Amino acid sequence: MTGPTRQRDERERRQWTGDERGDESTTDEAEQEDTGDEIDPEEFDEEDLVRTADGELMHEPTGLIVEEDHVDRGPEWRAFNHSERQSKSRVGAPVTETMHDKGLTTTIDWKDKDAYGRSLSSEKRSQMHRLRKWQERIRTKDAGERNLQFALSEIDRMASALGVPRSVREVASVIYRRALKEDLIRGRSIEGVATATLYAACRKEGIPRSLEEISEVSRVERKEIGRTYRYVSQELGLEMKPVDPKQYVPRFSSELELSEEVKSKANEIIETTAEQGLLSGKSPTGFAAAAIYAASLLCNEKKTQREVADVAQVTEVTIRNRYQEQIEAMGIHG
DNA sequence: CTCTTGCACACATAGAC
DNA sequence: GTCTACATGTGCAAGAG
Repeated sequence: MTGPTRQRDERERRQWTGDERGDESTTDEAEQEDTGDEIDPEEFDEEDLVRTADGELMHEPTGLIVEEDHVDRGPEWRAFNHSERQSKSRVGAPVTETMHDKGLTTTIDWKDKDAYGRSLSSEKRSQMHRLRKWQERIRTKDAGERNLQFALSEIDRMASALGVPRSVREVASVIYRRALKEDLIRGRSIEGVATATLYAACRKEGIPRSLEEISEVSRVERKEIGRTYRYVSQELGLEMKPVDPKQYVPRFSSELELSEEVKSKANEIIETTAEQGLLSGKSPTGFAAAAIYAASLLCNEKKTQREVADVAQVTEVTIRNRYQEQIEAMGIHG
């Protein structure tokens, strides 16, 4: 080691930490302005511009909104004490988009009092009790439905991006429904669980995608997917078998444009070395990558470690280590 | 130059405690 | 919870072709 200094923090980590998922810090203060689209009204002929009923400036021929006026300047009245505020205010509870009813539902109070603060008769009390129960049921059922709907659309989106068959999406949504039923989502992000179930479904269907590949189409980082996956598969007793490295061989090989000969050679290497226990505890992708690399050398279709590492999304180091072990176990020399 | 090999160290995870 | 062992990843240096 001759390096005098060791700069460990220069490692570049692209983590968009401020992504929108699970952002609970939204303030309920009125958003004062929206500097979103900047369309210059000068670009249009003034006679084509009309003011709509909503106060937006619209370009008539195209229907393009040139200027929106949605600045909230607050109440147009001023109030100086509580009673003035009470009498002048025309507004109710703030609305939110995060609930299907925008938070405008009437809720039934838990107190057994009427609007004047009087106690209710026992008959009314039990009626209220029933109503309350049903309201809660309907509300939570609805929330669950929306949760499911969002999760399923995410699964669909990611599955398309990965190019996995429909059967995988079916399996993923079945697993997700089970997770939802078992209340495993609580305390976890919907996206996280959705991604984890997709990962599990890929493995179950025998067309595994690595955590790395999955995380590329998900908004959830690899670590969390892995964590959530382990939790879900344990809780649901999914009994996942370890991934067979051979399942990666066809895909990686064709990406590298390798012949059938190399594929079968790689499979042979995997089988033989796995029998000798070399696979235990190793990453299946790395194992497959090393076998493919070795096979490519043996068949005179040499790919570099770098090339194989790229498609398998492991590092050259891992390929080196596995490959050394494999050729030793196979009794092949260089 | 590229590719391979080897090494030290950082980091994550699983299992023991 | 912490500690430890292990695998993988990063970064570097040096040799081969």
